[in-house]
Amino acid sequence: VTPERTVGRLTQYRRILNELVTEGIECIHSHQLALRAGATAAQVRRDLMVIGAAGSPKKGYRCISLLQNLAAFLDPPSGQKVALVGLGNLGLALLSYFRGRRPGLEIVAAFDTDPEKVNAVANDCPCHQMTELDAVIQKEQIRVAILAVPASAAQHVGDRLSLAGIRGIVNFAPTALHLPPTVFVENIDVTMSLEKVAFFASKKT
Amino acid sequence: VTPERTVGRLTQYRRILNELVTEGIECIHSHQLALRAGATAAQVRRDLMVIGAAGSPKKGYRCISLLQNLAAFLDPPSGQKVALVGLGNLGLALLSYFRGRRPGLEIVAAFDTDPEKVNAVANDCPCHQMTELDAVIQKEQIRVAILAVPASAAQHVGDRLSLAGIRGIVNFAPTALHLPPTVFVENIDVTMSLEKVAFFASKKT
DNA sequence: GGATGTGAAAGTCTTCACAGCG
DNA sequence: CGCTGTGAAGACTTTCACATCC
Repeated sequence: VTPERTVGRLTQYRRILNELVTEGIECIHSHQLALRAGATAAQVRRDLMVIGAAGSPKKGYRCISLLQNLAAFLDPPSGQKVALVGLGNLGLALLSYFRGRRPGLEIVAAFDTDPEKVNAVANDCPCHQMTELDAVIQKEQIRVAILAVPASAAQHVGDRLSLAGIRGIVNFAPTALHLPPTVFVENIDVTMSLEKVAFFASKKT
Repeated sequence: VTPERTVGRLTQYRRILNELVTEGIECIHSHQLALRAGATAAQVRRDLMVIGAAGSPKKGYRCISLLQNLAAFLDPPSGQKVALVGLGNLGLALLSYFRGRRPGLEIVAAFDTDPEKVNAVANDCPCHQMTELDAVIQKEQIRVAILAVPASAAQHVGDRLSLAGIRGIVNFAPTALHLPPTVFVENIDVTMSLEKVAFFASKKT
């Protein structure tokens, strides 16, 4: 029962802490972390509470032990494999974006209907045809999927992913997915975001 | 003082209503709209309240008049022009994704540092060099920008956009932007979303 | 009867404020 | 003294529930 927002911020903190460590910084105060993460100091402390991290009033939090706490909390014991469905412009961009970004959370299989893409290897990742979706996911024990297909296909593919054993989906298609509650869905709707920004931009002076 | 979440959902309703109209459907009930949008009926009705839409218990809401209400509420009188900064894989994918998607909200200018991309035209959109950023934005009266540059450059570019008169930014860089409150910022952090999904996926049975 | 419109309740998330400690 | 850890208050969102109307 960990709040969703908190989990999101914790991943941000981890990213920032990794930067800090490479910069050679050992300790950090909540308000410094907050500044970098775009949050408040109280928010940071409360978030860190849920992972049981301890800081000292004197020096703040030790970066390295915080990273250990975060990893223990966020990461499953063994790494997570990710499947990517849809190798259009967006899918390809995501593939290259995630390549080598986070060890332990890698895209290990891609799927597309286009025969030209199938059996090719893009960014070290093999592309299969859609008919193999279930087989590959089950053989590789993949639990997380990125859905980058047209809206018209999203529900159908989502159903298949769910049946194949997928437990979490990042959905880029601008459609609501109706899936059993055993699947966690995060929607990224870039059109919605752009329209939202356009709306609030027009309200600003 | 309209809630941010509501604005986001209103844009979804509009998308759905457009589909319905092309399907030839004239009226719709709140629970039907809710189903398509992945919300609840009460939520839909409350959202529609803020735009002053009226439905009848008999037939629900008339799609066409709802669309008119939505446009009157969401859209500024004249269209919004959008600038895209960063033509890497992601930037290019976004450019092709948005092409012709929404009249009145178009990407009219792109910017990149890569000399090979500058002065080219991708998807009907001219690419300028970064030095022209301020001039083009001011001449074209652009108010909204999409930031698709590496995290290391995001703050710098954000500052320039803000100074050039941009009032809303969709930020794809995994960094918090520190900008004056005259600029509305929406962050889309795909790494965060993927990690969030991986976390909750590993908690599901 | 079944849907809308909406005040009020419930829930969720963030911020405040302060005790306690180094 | 300034920062951490955290109960309590506050702000924001969603859901409930019901009067009202076709």
